[in-house]
Amino acid sequence: MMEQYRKTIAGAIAETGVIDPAEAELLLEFPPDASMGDFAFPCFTLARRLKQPPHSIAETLAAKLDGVHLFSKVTSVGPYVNFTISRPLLAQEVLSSVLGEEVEYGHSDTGNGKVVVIDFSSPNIAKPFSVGHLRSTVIGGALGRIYKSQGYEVVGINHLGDWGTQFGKLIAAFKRWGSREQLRAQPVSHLLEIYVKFHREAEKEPALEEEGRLWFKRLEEGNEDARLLWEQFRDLSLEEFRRIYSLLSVEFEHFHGESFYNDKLNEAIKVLENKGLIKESQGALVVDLGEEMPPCMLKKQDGATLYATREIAAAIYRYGQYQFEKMLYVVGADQSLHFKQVFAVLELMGFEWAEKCEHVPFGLIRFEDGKMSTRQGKVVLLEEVLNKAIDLSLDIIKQKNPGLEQKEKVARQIGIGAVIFADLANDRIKDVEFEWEKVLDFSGDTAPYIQYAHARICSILRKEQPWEKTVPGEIYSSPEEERLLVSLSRFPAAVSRSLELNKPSVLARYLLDLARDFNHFYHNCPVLQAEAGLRNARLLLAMAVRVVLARGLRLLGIAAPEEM
RNA sequence: ACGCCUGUAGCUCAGGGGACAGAGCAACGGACUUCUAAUCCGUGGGUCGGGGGUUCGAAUCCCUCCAGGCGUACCA
Repeated sequence: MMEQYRKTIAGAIAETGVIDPAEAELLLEFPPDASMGDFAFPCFTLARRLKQPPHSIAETLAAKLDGVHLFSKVTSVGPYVNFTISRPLLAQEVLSSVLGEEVEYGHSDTGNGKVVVIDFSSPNIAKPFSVGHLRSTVIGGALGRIYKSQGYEVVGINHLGDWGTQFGKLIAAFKRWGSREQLRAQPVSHLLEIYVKFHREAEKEPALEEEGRLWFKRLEEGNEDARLLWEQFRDLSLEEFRRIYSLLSVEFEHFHGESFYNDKLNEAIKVLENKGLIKESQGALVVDLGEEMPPCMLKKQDGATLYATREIAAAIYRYGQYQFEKMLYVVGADQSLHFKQVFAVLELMGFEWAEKCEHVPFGLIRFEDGKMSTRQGKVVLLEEVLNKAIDLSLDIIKQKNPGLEQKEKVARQIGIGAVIFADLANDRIKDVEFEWEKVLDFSGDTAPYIQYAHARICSILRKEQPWEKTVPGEIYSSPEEERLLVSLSRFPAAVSRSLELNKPSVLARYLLDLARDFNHFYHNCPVLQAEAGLRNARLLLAMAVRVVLARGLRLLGIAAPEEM
């Protein structure tokens, strides 16, 4: 919708003859202060080309464009031309697109049904689901919903870490110290316990490492003893993971872990051999990747495969299945080199689709005293974080809204929402330090802030129904109302930019701004107390905000309770 | 040693080459007989890590240095 305004401005400016509409549109920006207008055009580029001072160009343009019916005001301020969209028009368009029923506001069909594969979450079997895995899970989940909203077909794949040397170690550890009863009672924590013990003991007794590698070798060769243990570890872990995914309302199209590709590895290696890309180095099989990168290892000296081998086979399999337009790997930034190598190998193999693969990296979650480490048992369990957040929400509800029904359900929505949002709101590339106080702070820039604004709107709407649905364009006059209309109009852009950058944080920030705008409105513009016409207009505006907040939160995987 | 990422208010962070750099937390002072105070209003707080450069214009782009993080073939 805002496109129309941009195009009009760009077209008019292009009439100067020294700039084409597309370039003019690119130069368009937002004024620093809303009171200055909704769009701004800086005249520096034109000044250079026309060899005239920018302020006089701005004056000329403003004079020429003032009067175009779309705008209520076109003014020049120094070197800028500022455009203010006609308020009645803006109100009409924004409210009817948000509240209209033909197209969901913020959705589009630009994806045109093309497939986007998203590889995300991917926790390791037999290890606890820590807050570290939360990032991949919520970022991947949010991106999936955002892509779907833009008309893509999304295939979410949970590339479970269910294969590799670590399982040899785990089997070795279980053989030595494992207990069947404890495994049944507390599967993941028992496995973690012996895994930690293994690494502690291995420092004193290096032969243990060798034993672990041997067990993985046996596992890959189909040793039944190893296989049975592994299956048990896997099944018990999945049970725990599914519980967490349901709390987070994250869904996957496939749970194809690394082991899924076992029978596809040899074929991939054969293709590489046929192309003469594999060479032997110190008893291992590697693909040479030139000067910039270390070689990519496919088989160890003992013939066992590696992470990268399975990754390559997986990519080939997935392209065969989906002919994806794009494949995103939502995996920590510490694996950047790994993906560079994998993509480079795919390219060497001659797959033109290698360029459709993209690593979507994110920073680590760390403690004050350093990185999390499963091996050292230094982890915070996600379930513990979620439960604490839920408990705290419940306490706050009991204190602030004792009459609320379904307290537990709402507490879950708020607590979990807060945890998800805390992880989504900042640029994913940054490392985050895990601090309990921050995770459990529900004021300020948090999900509860947005949810609260939403609940307040619902509360108003509950008290006044029905009202006139006609959009009363003329009636909005306060800066708070104007601000809200403009903010609402920017929702589709926030969603598409989130997609473009693969950054849910863009949408998260937008929602904070919108909620803030609403709170300003709430405190300055009485709705139910206003005279009839204005009351209807404000109800309609509030309803539109409610729709956008709920829809935006939904895209992030966060619930929008009607009361809290 | 090399490569990638990060450095903005006391703390956590926003800032699509543009107009006086913005929020939240914390601190202090205000606003609940009025649509839910998980809110709002106000105050203080900045050599945008340092130094060069490109540009009419740089927190933003380039170079360099400093600090921190991560990575650098038989883990994932």
